[in-house]
Amino acid sequence: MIDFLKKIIARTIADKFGAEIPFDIMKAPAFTNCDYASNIASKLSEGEAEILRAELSRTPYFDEVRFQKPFVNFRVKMDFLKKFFLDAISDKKPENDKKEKILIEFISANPTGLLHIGHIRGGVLGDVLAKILKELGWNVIREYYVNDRGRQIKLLAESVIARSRGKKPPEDGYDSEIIGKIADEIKPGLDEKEIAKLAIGKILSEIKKDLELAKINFDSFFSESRLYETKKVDEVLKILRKKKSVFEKDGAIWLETEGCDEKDRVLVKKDGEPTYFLSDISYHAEKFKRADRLINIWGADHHGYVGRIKKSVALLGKNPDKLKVILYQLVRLKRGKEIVKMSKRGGSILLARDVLKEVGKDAARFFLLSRKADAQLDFDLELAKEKSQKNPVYYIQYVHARICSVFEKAKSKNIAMAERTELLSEAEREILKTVCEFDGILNLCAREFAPHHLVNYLLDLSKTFHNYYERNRIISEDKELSGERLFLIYGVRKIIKKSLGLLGISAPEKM
RNA sequence: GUCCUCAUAGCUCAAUGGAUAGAGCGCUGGCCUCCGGAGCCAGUGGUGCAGGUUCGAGUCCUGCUGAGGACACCA
Repeated sequence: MIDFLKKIIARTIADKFGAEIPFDIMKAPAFTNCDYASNIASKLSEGEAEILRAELSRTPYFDEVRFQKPFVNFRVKMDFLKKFFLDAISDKKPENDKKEKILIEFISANPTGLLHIGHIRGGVLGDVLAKILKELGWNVIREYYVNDRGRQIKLLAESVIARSRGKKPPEDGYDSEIIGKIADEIKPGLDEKEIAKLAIGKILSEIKKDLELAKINFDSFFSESRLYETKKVDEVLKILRKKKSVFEKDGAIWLETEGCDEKDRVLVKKDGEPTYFLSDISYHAEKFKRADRLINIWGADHHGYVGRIKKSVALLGKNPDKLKVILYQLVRLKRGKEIVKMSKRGGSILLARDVLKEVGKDAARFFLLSRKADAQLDFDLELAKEKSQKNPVYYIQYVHARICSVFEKAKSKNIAMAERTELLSEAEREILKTVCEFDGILNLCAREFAPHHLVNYLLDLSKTFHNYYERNRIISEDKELSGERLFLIYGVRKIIKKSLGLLGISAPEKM
């Protein structure tokens, strides 16, 4: 809708003034009694604005075009609104004509322990972002990068061995229930490498169970060791060594990071071992082979890596702007006012699976998605569990169930939906408009990589609907009006269901 | 110390640089002979501080204050 208005105005300006003037379209505030507004008039003289107004009035789209100081306000014709409404609720998908392929990598937690709620935040962000991008016609790959080699894997194996002998884990090692389980399972005679492999396999399969609980989907799991098996790391190192920002010092190979990081970073240690950093660079090179644009979703504690990984991507001849890193802030678990400790040393760790089992995936996903990524998130277990008006998840799902129930009723009374909007009132017009915004919201989420806009939109739509529903009977003696109202709420239900689907939250017909 | 993110109602949070800053919770008072009261309506109450850019700033820039995080030849 907004895009369409933009086109009309841009064309009119080009015709009348022979110029291109940048401008925006936004929703008009209620007091204007209009639907949309443009700030174009702030860039025109009053005379020009009047010419524009008169010209737009002659088009068949508006009931009214009004010039109000720095804005031009529009009230669109009902017919026109209906056309966009039908468009918004149609099942047609945009053509898959986007040439660029997007690889979105998220969670990528080390296979040294189970997931906690923070991982799930990154997980649902990535999962939903991927779904939204797909919905908009992008070709998307969802990938989990598995760090299955290096120091922490050695520590993992050592921890398992220590546990199996009833000893304490090594310093910086791992000690948890799952380590104990693995220790119980290992047969004597296995060497450290075999134990590591066994442990990784076991933990990864447990992580996949967590992902299933949260309904987070991946297209592939990419293992770090594959980068070594395929010599990708050697290849990348060879390219990097030719660059003047790569140098040797103290027996190690370094990347000079002037301007993008606080100090230079080691690529190959003096003992000849590549660092995780070199692995990461190689992994990005590998990803760029399979996709044109990369999205990484990292915890905010990784923000320091952004600069250096972008610099290395550039050194490999790729455009660093094609790599988008989304950082999400940490999650704090609460039970009412009490903060639940998540620290590994604290002992009582609440795992992701515990949270998911306690509150259910619908509530968990909803709360994790409801805040923008770069804000810290308080996750209240008590509130998420509450099956009452306090809990916004149910508020939205209730709209869906209510509408389903109205359609049941309509069916029993033999009242059919009519694809018309002629008898609808101002309040109903507002609902039509809100439904028409859906596409714009999806695009906003994609553009800003921020699914929380969709959550807010749903809350807004739900509020509008409940308000309307309490004041109006959908099904009445007037069959014509009932038919049109059914059409209206049919659209609302469609958008709610589609949105909840994108968020990975169920849309029950009965609650 | 250096760097990153955040700061909006009593609480948890919204607001592509736009007009009179929105929800929920809490609190006060109303609404079910009715298509689902897991709902609705009314009232209550807010942009941390100081400058700057702009026709217009919660939003952008600088400084300050406060909270969290990052600063390994770990990943």
